Amino acid sequence: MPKLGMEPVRRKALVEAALRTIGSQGSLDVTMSEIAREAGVSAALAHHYFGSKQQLLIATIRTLLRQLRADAVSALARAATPRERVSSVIRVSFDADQFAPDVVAAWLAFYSEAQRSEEVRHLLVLYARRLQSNLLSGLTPLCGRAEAQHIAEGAAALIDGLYIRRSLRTATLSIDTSVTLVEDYVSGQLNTRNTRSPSGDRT
Amino acid sequence: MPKLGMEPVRRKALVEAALRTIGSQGSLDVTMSEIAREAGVSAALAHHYFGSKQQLLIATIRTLLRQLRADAVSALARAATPRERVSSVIRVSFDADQFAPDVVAAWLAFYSEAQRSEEVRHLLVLYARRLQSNLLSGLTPLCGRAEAQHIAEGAAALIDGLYIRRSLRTATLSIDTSVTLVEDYVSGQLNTRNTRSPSGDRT
DNA sequence: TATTTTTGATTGACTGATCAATCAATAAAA
DNA sequence: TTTTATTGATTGATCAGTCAATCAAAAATA
Repeated sequence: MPKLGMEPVRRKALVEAALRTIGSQGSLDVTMSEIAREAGVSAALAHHYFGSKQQLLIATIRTLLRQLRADAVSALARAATPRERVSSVIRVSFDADQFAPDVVAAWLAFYSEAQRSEEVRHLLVLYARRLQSNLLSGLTPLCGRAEAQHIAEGAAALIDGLYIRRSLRTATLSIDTSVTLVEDYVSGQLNTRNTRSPSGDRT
Repeated sequence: MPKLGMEPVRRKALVEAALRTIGSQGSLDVTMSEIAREAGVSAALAHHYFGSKQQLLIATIRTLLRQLRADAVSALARAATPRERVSSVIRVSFDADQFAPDVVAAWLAFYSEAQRSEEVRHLLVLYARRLQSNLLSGLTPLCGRAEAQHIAEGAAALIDGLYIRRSLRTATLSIDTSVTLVEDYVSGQLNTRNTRSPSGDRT
């Protein structure tokens, strides 16, 4: 069997298998055996390439983030106006791939794991920052930096919240409704906050 | 030692210990021994009273929800106008008790567990419905039922999202900022959506 | 009141199952 | 022959759940 150069192939297969297994089970409490079986190899091989379960998990999150970033970059590139940039970021967050129940369940599991693993937490903070920054790139030209910051925080939280709700699979939450909700939020804020005197919050 | 009537005392102590342990560890992967030790009894006793770990978890969530409902009811009672009702609901969601890092971490763990346990999922759906309904009681008199529905969905998701963000402990997210964000969202929506023709969403 | 019986409270010790991680062995390129 | 890929078998640790035994209050009885 040993064709050479299997390493990258196996790594990829294992990461994808991990994502599928975690997603379908909605938990990081999946065994290396399950993941390995899903990838069509033995558990020992998974250990051989990743050293530990934790490392495989980290690699899985990294892959998810890389995917997300790639999508965001290409979407932003297609946007002409600042307002369009905002809409792009919103839409990407709810792209079919990322919003699939499996993936959402996996995200939830990762957030939970972040409570225990500093490394996982760091990765999720990175994601949060990037989302924020992507939103800001469109919002700042439309209102003050301060206003933009405020709106971006709200929009980011709203997006995360819609993910959580989706994880409960309580029927009524399509992709379109989600996008509309965030869009309405941004529009509403841009509206009322532009027509008034731009006052900061009194924190 | 056997004073009679220990059962309710032990149950309460164990549930509180479970919440503390889960919260501080940020995961449901806590052992019965840890919980029992925290409550000052043996693991066997925890099993004696709750039958299984799962049952203890369920009881813990129930307690949390009961607390939340009590807070909401008393806050709503103090509100005079519809708009005040909305503010009450928002403020209760971010009350110091519920928004403490430990409790937030516990919530996150429960959401994750909901992926596996139908019973847990059911409880969380109940919570979501109640939040929604509480918001609606204030919003409906202020705009149409359809508009209110839309805004309530957004506000509820926003609240959940702010919880998640808080779980990452990424510094910048005080109670006041959170309240302000949701208040601004509601105000903004009430504003822009009232001045336009009240169009339903096309879901 | 004194003694016995019953019952709730409580635990240490044990069991069976699960799992991450290791390792020695095998097979096939190079 | 050296290196890479791969696995079955094994180990060591961890845990949920069980059980038989103990202890002391309370209730019943003498």
